Amino acid sequence: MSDRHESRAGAQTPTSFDVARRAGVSQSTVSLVLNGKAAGRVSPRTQEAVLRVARELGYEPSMAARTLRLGRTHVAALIIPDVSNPVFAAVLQGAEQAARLRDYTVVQVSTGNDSDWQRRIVHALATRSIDGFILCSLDLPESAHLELLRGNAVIVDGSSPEFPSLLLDIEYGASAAVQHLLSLGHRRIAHLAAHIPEPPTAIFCDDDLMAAGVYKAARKLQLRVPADLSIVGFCDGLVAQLLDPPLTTVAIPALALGQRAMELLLAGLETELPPFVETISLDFVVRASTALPREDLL
Amino acid sequence: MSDRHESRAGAQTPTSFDVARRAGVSQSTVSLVLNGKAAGRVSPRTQEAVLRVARELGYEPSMAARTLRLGRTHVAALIIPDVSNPVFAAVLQGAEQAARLRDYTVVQVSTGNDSDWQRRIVHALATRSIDGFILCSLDLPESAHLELLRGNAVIVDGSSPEFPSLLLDIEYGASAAVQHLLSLGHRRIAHLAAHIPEPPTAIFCDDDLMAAGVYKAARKLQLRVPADLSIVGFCDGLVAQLLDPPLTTVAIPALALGQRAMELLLAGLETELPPFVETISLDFVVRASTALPREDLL
DNA sequence: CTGAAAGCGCTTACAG
DNA sequence: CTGAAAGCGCTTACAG
Repeated sequence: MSDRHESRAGAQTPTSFDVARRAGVSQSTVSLVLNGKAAGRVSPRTQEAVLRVARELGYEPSMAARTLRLGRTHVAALIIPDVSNPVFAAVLQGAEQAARLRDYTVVQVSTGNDSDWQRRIVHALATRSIDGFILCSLDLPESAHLELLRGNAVIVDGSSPEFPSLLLDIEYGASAAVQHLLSLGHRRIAHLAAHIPEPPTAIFCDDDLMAAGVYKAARKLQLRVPADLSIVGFCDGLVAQLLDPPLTTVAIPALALGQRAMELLLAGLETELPPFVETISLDFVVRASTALPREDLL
Repeated sequence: MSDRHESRAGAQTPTSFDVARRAGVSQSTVSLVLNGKAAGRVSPRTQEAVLRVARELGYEPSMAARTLRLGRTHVAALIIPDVSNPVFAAVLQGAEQAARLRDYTVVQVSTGNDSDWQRRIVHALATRSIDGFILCSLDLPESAHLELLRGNAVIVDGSSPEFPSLLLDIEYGASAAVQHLLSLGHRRIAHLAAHIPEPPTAIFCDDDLMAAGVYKAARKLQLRVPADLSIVGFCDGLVAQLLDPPLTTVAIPALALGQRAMELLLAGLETELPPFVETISLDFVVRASTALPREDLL
């Protein structure tokens, strides 16, 4: 059957066969060279020729053919609740770094207002469009999907009895922050949105961005940071260092988190990993937004 | 060669061949039935049987195989500068509606801080991972990429001599807004961020969200909307109607825009469309945030 | 109404 | 060092 699919005249993209013919070698040789498996199997001269022709023709291998042959798309998805939170950008970056080492591509998908995201990822898996998922700060998969997802998903910021999970040690981070403030001598510490009867000498925010808001409010109230008010954040994103003075904060190791999650995911795709929960400890980063409380305020 | 690729024992997903065997029919019949091309070609009894077995087995066709055979992924990408702007969510929704009719899936990609996005989409095209792109509110493709992108991209909110383009008639929208305010009797109209010597009786904002900010500021200054201050927005997103009073605004027909762009893209994938610029007119929606100016302020 | 077969573009064991 | 061939899982003309 010779039904060639030229979607439109001319646009024909070259195949490895075209490269082979023009370089005067076989298709196998082209594949070997382009996949870096030619070492000691193809002469340097031939390798060069193949590479040159491939470039001349602008050859790129067909993902579909590669996927069909290999049984893997080499695409992993990072699923997050909300793109606007910069911590996820860092997780993505880490995931991409780890993915690149294994020749994987990462796509970021925000569940946003899509309540049906679980069904969508299960479908992507069933049609073999995506090899695996990192579920970041999301609800755990419903039991109906467990079977299909098993071995193809990793949980970040959560703990599941079904999947490899990375659990943030929030408690530790929070207590480190409080300890720090207590050791400086603070006794009236506000946890953001938690009411305390007297005006605080220190505020512990659940997020760096909230802390930024507190900076602004403090400025308006003519309070100096940290002289009049100590502030501690949570996350250690870019803002933390941009604030003036730089923010003391609990650091979420987002980059490392993304890397680790991707490593586990890709490892699990090869040999199924038993589920386990790995606790990720948070660092406490002391910068200039915390100091001794003013004596007259004690 | 019998190198079957069972990524992991057990996980074996069923193929159309499995469905065929179990239903006691051929692979062709399965394909016909599952693609809705069985009308008058396969007996109802057989159709039912195939459908039932497919469901039992949880069969989903392999995207890679389908793509390889068809020469199309049936995936289109909506490229936007920034996910946080809700107008793009509406464009996406429109694009998805139009895509569904033609059996296409839409992926949303934010260029965010990725300066290399053009190269990435060209690569996706070259590897035949994605069939086409809608470039929304972005810089036009560099000339180096024109050749490859031709016939596979549509521009939204811009005009290009190389691609089908949908251009928003911003001027018309703005002048409609100003006319409206003038006809109400306003003479001191502020365009947001444009300084005017005296306090305005009306403000025309470039975006509904800015308008929301003006509402807040007005409230703080004890100015009533619209009695003391008329406000006009731009976009007509969800907020416009949620504001109190509901916002008079220039409406970007985001849903229709997404639909139209996808229609053009998919049509162009079949038969190359010549480039052209289609001007999209904006509606002006009068709600309750504009009224006659207070006489004492004139 | 149904099936056998070709071919999409790759990768990789195998043979030389 | 290199090539011929099989097969991944589909869809679709073609033959009956």
